[in-house]
Amino acid sequence: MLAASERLIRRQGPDISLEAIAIEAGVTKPILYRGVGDRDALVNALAERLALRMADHVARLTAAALGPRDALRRLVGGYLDHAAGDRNLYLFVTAGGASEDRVQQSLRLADGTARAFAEGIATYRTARGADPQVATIWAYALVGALHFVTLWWLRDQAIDIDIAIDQITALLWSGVGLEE
Amino acid sequence: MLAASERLIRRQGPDISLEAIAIEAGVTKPILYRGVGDRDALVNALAERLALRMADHVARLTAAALGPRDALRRLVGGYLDHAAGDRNLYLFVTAGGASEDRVQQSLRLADGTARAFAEGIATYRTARGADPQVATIWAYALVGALHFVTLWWLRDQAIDIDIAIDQITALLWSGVGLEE
DNA sequence: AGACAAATCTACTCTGAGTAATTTATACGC
DNA sequence: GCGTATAAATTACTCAGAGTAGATTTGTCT
Repeated sequence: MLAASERLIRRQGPDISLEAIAIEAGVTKPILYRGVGDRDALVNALAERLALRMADHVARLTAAALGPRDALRRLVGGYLDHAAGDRNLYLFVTAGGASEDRVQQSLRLADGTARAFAEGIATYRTARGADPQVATIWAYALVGALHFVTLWWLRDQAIDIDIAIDQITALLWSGVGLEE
Repeated sequence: MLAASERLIRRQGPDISLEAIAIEAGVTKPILYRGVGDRDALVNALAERLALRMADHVARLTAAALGPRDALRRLVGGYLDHAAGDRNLYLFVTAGGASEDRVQQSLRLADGTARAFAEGIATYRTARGADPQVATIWAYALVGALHFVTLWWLRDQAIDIDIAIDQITALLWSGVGLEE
């Protein structure tokens, strides 16, 4: 069922009814509801799957990195790539309108990806004698930055994606500060 | 009407029907529709107002800053403060479920705030002989980071807000990099 | 085969967005 | 002052989609 949902969302876009998904899955609505729960539960389940795939994708890329800055660049590129490449599903899980809790709604995908990123940050900082306490909040900030840049790029495509990746990497690596 | 919308959203939370808003405004639904357009238009209008207020709030704070890093810290604090202080409205405009376009939906508030931030970044960089081209994309990244941290903090309240502000400021100012 | 249990499907309710059709108020000519 | 045309607002509707209750089928055990 989740696979069918993904298939249909990829094909038809993120505005999709549960009825349509049920049909695509070859079942009827009550079966779908019994299987995955309500709409929120579906979005959560798909968010979790997508987060896993993205984390995996990014992990594979960073494994071959030449150093931490290169790893960050690969992370940024991998995130943008994957999100843009699976645009409809990405929008479904990040902007999936539901009720539950508006906050939770926005953080569904972020929770998954941030957890993975936080680990990387903590490891990196611990290895260099820096305080790893900031890992979690930094991971959310990181994901937020990537998410908004992704949306902005998806909408405007104002600049070449490789340039965007370089610029965001520069920001995240060195910050906005030019002094001190 | 917009003022009535804000009043009701603040009181009742972000899950609100246009009918309820119309009643609060003392008019009937068609009048509301004629006045502000459909739901998307309402969210857009409120997003614009909120973006202005937030930009104003932040500008007022940064005007008294002791230097660029302090300005950044005031920006971060001002954003978190204002968003948390107007939580329901903030959630309404940032996670306001509608159709139009899922991307646009998520960037409504961001467009307003990012514009203001981009100006500040461009000015700062130009004054120091750095390329201001990155201003726009950095502004979106900045807003994204602030947004997600805000949501995360609103949900978990895992740490003291002043510590969160310090940690985010540190990230945005100096980046995650510890070498080079 | 017959009766009961479990799974499934059809058909429903309910809520809220958006709009059409009806009513009420206002302005103008006489 | 009265009748008519026009503008405005109100009521009452359609439509879509979420979620579910009740009818129906399918299977199983004796």
